[in-house]
Amino acid sequence: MRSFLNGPSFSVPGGSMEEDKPLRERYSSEITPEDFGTKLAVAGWLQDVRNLGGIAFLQLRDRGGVLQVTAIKKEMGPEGFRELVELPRESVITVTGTVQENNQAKAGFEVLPSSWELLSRAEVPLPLGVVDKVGADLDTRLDNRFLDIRKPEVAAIFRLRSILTEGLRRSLVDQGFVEVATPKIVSAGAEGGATLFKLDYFGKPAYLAQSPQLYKQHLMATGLDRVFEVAPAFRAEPSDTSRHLAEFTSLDVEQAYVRTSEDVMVTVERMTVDGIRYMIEGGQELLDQLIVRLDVPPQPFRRIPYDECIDMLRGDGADVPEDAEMGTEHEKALGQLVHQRWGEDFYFITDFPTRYKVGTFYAHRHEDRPELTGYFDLGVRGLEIASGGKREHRLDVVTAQMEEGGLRPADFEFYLKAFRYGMPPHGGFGYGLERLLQVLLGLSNIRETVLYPRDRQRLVP
RNA sequence: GCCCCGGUAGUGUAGCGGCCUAUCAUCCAGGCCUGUCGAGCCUGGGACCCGGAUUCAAAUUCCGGCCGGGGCGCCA
Repeated sequence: MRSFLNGPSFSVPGGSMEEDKPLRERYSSEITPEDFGTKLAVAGWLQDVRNLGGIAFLQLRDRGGVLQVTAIKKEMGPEGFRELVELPRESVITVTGTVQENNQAKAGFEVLPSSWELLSRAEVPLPLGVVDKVGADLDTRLDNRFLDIRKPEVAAIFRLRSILTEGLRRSLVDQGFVEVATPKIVSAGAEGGATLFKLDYFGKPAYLAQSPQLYKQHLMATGLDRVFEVAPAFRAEPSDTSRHLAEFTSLDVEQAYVRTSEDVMVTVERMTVDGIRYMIEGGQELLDQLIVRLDVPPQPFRRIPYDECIDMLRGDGADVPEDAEMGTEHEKALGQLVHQRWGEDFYFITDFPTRYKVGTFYAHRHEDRPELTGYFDLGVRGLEIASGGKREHRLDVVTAQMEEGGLRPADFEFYLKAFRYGMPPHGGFGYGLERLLQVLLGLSNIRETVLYPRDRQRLVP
């Protein structure tokens, strides 16, 4: 099969006689025995040179892997040989040469160069070695992210992220959801202003959206009925942990005509399972590369009411105070308990007590037990991935709950207006894409899942 | 915002009052080698975050700042 990259080559202004030659005719991974004996152009980063004197082995890395270019001094002449093997590591070159079968080369073949061209010389020393035999701190890696991502095992994370996102998206589309885009520059936050980034909007105060909450509910009054969005959310929380970001990707879903939160959980469950299955099927090699073994989680996910979670923890000897919400330590312990008891990693914590959801004015409370909401969290091995539930669609009740939470309904007029002229019962959830990827790949820091993470200190790159 | 720990060559580290002209690896430079693939061997190069204080003496102790790591709170 020919590479999709085969096509007219670009001519470089002021280029040489070779300007009509393609820079690359094959990725390293595309070369097959059919190519043996033919002359081809390959290109990439020169990741290492093993110069033995009369012969030198050059490791050329491209997106598909690494191939070996074998330079022989007697055939190239001492000057040409010297020029090629003394190039700094990570320089970009194109090499045209004969592909030759050779079992002594790792890939089973090598390229004997007949001509080559330096496309970009790398400076020395590298601020971060790509194939060095020593590690580097995450901070150093992030400062030099473009080099970091040259490492196949780092690139694998972002390829898997792409596949996972596509899988989640496909599942939602299959379930009849419409992808939407809501504004990220907003006049009010979903739950007060403490965690909002403030900015100047043509002289008016505005904020970066911490959540599309108000807008996706707004859309429930439009007849689109089922919407979702994959977009950045901004939180000015001064959080310094391995699972928080100031800018993260929120997968938000909202659906109309739900009876209970159970209807929403079904959507979460299906989307999660579909997304993971898609990633496993499409990304098996990448997962192997990261030494990650993943199975599609069994359905249904266990539903455990909040109060039962507390009982489980106490039964296990944990000290959970009567009037305090579960902390991180308890969430982690719960994840372990669920795993020990049932061998399951995905579970819903359901029916959150109303007293912990006072700020969540849009949460629907059980008619018969107003001290409980229908709200749930999706927990995965102790990490909170998503939360949501049935919303309150009655104007008078939403307004009352808003006031109860210390918010002024007048500040949310655009939102409340949509409740006045026919608002169906609805529900939805917010889902942390990076959190899911983090727990699936077993990454110790959420920053690993973001190309250019934003946290309390980091604004560059 | 709170608590704990840290900042030593490009990278990752050892050293934690005088044995420091600062360890090791990687890296870089030069040399040898026609089958390397964690290449090998020889020679050389490169660093104590910033400011102040204590002391005969500070990489090492103290104070302040900046930066980083972990945890908590909060959350996705």
